[in-house]
Amino acid sequence: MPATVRTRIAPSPTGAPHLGTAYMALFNLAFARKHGGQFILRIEDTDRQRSSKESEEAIFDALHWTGIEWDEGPDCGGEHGPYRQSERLDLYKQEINRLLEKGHAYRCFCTPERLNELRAKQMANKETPRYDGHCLSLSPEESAKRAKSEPFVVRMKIPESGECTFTDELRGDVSIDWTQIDHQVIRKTDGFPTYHLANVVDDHYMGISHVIRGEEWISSTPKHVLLYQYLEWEVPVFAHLPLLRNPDKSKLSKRKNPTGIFYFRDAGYLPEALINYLGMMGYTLPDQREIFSINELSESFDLKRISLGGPIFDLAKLKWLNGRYLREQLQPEEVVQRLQTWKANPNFLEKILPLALQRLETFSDFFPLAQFLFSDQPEYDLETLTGKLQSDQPAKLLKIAEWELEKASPWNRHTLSSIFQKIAETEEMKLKQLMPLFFVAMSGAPVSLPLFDALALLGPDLTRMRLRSALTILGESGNGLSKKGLKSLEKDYASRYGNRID
RNA sequence: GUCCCGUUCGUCUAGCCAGGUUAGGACACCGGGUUUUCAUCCCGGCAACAGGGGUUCGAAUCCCCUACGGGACGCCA
Repeated sequence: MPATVRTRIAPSPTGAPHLGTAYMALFNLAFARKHGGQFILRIEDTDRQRSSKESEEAIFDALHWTGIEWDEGPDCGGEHGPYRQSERLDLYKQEINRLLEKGHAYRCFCTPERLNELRAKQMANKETPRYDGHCLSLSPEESAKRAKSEPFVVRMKIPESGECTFTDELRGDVSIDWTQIDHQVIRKTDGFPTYHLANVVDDHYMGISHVIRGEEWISSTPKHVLLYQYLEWEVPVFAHLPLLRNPDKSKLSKRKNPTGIFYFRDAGYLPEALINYLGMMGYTLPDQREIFSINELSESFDLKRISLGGPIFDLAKLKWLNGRYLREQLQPEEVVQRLQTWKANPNFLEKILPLALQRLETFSDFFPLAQFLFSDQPEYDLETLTGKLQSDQPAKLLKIAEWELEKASPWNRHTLSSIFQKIAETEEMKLKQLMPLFFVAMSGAPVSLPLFDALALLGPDLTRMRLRSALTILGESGNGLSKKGLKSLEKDYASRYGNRID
């Protein structure tokens, strides 16, 4: 074990903060604490198209909410900063040049078109898609000359034969043939490094001793190991944790499950219960206790106790655990406190009031009207939901809305309004015909507070869940989309609305 | 398709590394009790070592094969 244990979590600020980030963060934190080390937060914003400041802020907020604390990070600083990759470009440039000079990497001038063709051909021949080394033969002089006038990427060289063996703390030795590994791009045309390069450079300069990350990274670990060797750096310890799964065992995804950390906050879960639950996914404390805090987890934490089968995220058990926290871990006055922090506060009520005021005669009208903004999932029956719409219309419309709403950014009244306008136009319906379905799916009643404002308050996570459960209800009653129907709808959607982004 | 990883009740898991347990606990479910209802709480029940070969006196535990599941194969991370 190295003198100082340093672990990190390195989320990329694209989209909503993910439960998986909190999951990985938890074990990284516990391991660092157990060994008296440090836990670092690093923002991996090398994807210029998709990274956003809002998303970065959201990561801080979400992680703070969970109670996970980091010793160094972009917001709190530290001795190994900056902790944002977009602020470390000189460093990557320097290391890329070193690799270039040593002949461990080379410039590639191939066009995306050529690469796509190549990939398609290889796929057709049932080969593993892989760069063919086209630009490998360029002389250093020619390469340097062309670089002055042409766009290029930098790729790392990969041995032509043999295999890479590295040790995973949890699985022992893992061997992968070099022939399976692509000549990975390490510098993009825009001059930014890719994850593979940036994470190795940063982990080295930040003194990361243990790389504890998701299983999805196993197959690219040889690239990382090779980069450490090329750069003549010490290779950190790797530990690949199992991935959280959907009930169908696929990797946890927002199409099938709530995965946004904010969903759990907004749906009324306690952060300590959520974290406790994540802590029991793939892990048990030596004494098998089921209620524990981050500190308690850290005290006895042992990587070797992690079980490798991918755990299925089970909302029912999380709810049970949350209930136990409410009635066993908190004093009643604390629960009142938490309720206020959640939604029972003047700030939230003030946002609702303008929507409800015209509809009030007495105070007692208020909560029944606003009820759906406080509940996890409103209830209604099938007939109320479908209303006057025919056959598979409701399911189609809900699905289209689900896809369209993924594009809603920023999530506000205006955006939401234009999305529904667009759906109405595209479907050649009047907004008036379209809306009842959504009023019911969202609020449980055909009439309710102004929908777009209400959705803005509800947030994307709760909204998505409600759309989805409406679809489930339709499906269970035989009014859902068949597999075939869904497929043709997807195609149809792509042609009329554009590509999905989820 | 190729490569890699995995596999104990429906779900989360203990046990495996250092072979000998009636394979334990929790969620869910079912039944009973307490409670003016409901919930909580208490008691009980259901339910698993993926399959096949070895090694061994003895295999959930060690080895091999098969099956199944998952992940990766981007100028995403």
